[in-house]
Amino acid sequence: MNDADFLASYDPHAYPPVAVTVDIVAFTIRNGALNVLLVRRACPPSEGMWALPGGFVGQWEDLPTAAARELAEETGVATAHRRLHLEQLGTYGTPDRDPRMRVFSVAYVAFAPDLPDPVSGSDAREAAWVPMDERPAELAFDHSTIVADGLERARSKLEYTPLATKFVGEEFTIAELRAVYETVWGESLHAGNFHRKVLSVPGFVESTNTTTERGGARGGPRAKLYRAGDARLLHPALLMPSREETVR
Amino acid sequence: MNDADFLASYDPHAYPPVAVTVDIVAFTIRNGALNVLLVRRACPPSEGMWALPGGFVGQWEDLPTAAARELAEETGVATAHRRLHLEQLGTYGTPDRDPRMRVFSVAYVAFAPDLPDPVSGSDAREAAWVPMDERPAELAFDHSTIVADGLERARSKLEYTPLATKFVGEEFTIAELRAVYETVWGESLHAGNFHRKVLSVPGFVESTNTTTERGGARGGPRAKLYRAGDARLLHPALLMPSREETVR
DNA sequence: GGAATAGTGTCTGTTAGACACTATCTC
DNA sequence: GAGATAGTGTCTAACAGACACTATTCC
Repeated sequence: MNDADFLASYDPHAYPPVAVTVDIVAFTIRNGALNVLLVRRACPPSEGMWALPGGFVGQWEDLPTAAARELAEETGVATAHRRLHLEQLGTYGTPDRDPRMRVFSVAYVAFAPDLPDPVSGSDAREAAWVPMDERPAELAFDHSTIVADGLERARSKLEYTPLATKFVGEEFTIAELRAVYETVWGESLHAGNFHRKVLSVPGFVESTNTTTERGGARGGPRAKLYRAGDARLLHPALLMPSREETVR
Repeated sequence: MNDADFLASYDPHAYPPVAVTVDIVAFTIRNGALNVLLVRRACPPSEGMWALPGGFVGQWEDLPTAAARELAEETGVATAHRRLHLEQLGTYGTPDRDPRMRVFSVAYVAFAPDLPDPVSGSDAREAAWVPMDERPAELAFDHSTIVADGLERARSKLEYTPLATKFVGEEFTIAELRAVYETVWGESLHAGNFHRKVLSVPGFVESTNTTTERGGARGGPRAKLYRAGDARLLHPALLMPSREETVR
């Protein structure tokens, strides 16, 4: 039998129904804290519980496209937002994770600089940026696990990629970059050493030859401004100070 | 409406049919070369083409379970093979990647020490270990992309995890471990420096206080034997010599 | 004996991290 | 002026990589 004959006789409905969704763990930094985007579910199952934004993948839709669309619907951020980074996190498919049917969720992580307050989505769900350490202990489905995995991804990607530049504006100071690391890692870093280290990694940042308009709010000189460089990997990497303890 | 009422009225068949498969990129080292497990498709679509082992996820089956089952069916390796490492690689869902219907494939990577020749699977497909540099230029579906992604995963995981110990037997010499790195990275490493480095990473290997029965085939003293240690991350990491060139 | 290999010693340049210090700015 | 911050200098311990060397074993 050739492919054409085979396809003509193939009946997709003969198999038990499954569904594929995308869920997005969107991170941003607000008021010096790492925030995650959550929505309150407006319909069953788990009506009223907080959950990750997400939804079913359209029939002709690519996975990254679906993730960008769902995120845009929740945040009002244009799909082609310039400084948005979106990457696949993993797929969650435990048989009983959704009571409706067998649902596989392809999770994405998104990183963005301080975004506006989310608009209520088209399906009228309440949406909000929630500081990570104030997030509900229990989220719908297995979303707590997905958020934890997304955080771990963010923490480790800061080490060996220029991901931190996605959390700040087009132009930024080294101190702002350091604040990103300190916020996501939850540790304070030595300002002087961090400064020298960042500048020593080829392609991490490049100078704009400009400075901030004013010094720090509580004093200090004007800081030089940088923009993201062309490196895709940091070499040498910036390792978390607490890495050694998590090795075993 | 509460969850119970909602679920009673929910019809999964109302949505367009999609399917979820698992595909496995299984790596092993044979005759000093990195091999990948491929099967020749026995039925349409792409009948006769080489492809990754894999198949549809059972209705009550977990994703890792499905991956282990598919791999076992192709290789004859017991599902609970002691020294097999299996991890999720990513999900591939381009709308037209399978002509039958919308198919999402959750890819897994498997690493194992020299495995026996695969037995033909229950569905009578021909299966074989194929050296990576002799693999067909074109595989069925988007499997060439998946293999490339799997290789990249293997290469980078060698750097910062004890993955290499999954490619060797229960007890191994430092030279065997070095051969794994050289094979996967495709670069020769300095024997003396590698030796000292491996022993200096806490928890990477632990001594068995025994040596090989004989020296090397072409001379040399008996080598000490080691087994895998309890480290989950290598600190400091073993970086690929060519890392710097791939940074941009 | 000759050749190959296991494992160690030593040296150099680079890096991480600690500490100190100066210059600049806000209040 | 007081206090905070940006950015640099310097020192030490650790590390990567190059090279050399010894000891052991196979052929």
